[in-house]
Amino acid sequence: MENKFRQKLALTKNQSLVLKALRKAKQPVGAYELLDQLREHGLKAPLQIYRTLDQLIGLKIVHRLESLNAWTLCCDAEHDSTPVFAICNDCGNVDEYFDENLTSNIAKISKKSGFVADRSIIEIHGRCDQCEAS
Amino acid sequence: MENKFRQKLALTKNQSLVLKALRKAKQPVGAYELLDQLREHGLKAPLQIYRTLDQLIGLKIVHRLESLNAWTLCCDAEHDSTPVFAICNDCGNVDEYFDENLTSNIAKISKKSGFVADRSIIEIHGRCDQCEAS
DNA sequence: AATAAAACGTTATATTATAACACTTTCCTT
DNA sequence: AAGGAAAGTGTTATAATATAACGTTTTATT
Repeated sequence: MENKFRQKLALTKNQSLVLKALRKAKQPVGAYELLDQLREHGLKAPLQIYRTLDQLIGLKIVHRLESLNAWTLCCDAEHDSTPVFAICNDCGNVDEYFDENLTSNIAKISKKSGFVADRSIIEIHGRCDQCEAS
Repeated sequence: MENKFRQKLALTKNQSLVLKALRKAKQPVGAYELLDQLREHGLKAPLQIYRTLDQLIGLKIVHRLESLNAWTLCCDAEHDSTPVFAICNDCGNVDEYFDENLTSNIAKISKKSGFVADRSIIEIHGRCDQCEAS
């Protein structure tokens, strides 16, 4: 797939509304914040947002940041490996990385203990380059 | 320090109540669940639990599991490195690991991007050895 | 004993997420 | 195209998680 958003055509109305709002935000957004932004487009209830976010996660174009209770667009990269999020405490920016080594580290831990992993959450809090510099 | 719980003597009443409840649980416990268990000891309000949990995290004897909204005892090991939690979807058991490689990989990612890490969250969901076997 | 810092208690309220139910649309199969 | 399953939708109500704001008490230190 060259561009995952070519799937856009297949998105439902709610899905593309939420996706657009996330894209506009450039930072992780909470469910109720999304709801507020989408009221003018007819969405009225939290469940509409939560459901749509779940669908978008299923489509692998959105991630949930567990430590922020917020959602963000998946970066455009192809990946089977575990995303790593670097979350700046100051400016709120979040960068998504992929790291083969890290993914294999986790696999190794799993292997050693007989644990079969399903879904990995890696969220690093700190200060980003820019905020650190200023 | 040979045993982090030698600090126990220094714990306040609420701290040792919560700690005892966590120890008894053997699995991560939610704040309201803790509250329910500790009502008979006089605790009445959620805030009493949340505050105490924060204190225990400050003392490094309790961890919060972000993806579960729950808290668990820190394993007894000494560690400056990042804890990795393996969370079984089936039985709810959580194991805490430390992995030098993983910790250094995260440091590497940080270094590359100029990000200065503060606190790392690594939570792996899946099935544990035992549940996988059955 | 005086003081500052930490911990505590209490009420009210904010924030985040889901249950339950009925209806509609989409898409696949015959 | 008709029928039916599956996915998506809308709505109301409510559950679950977390914090604000305030004043008091305890603890540790001088």
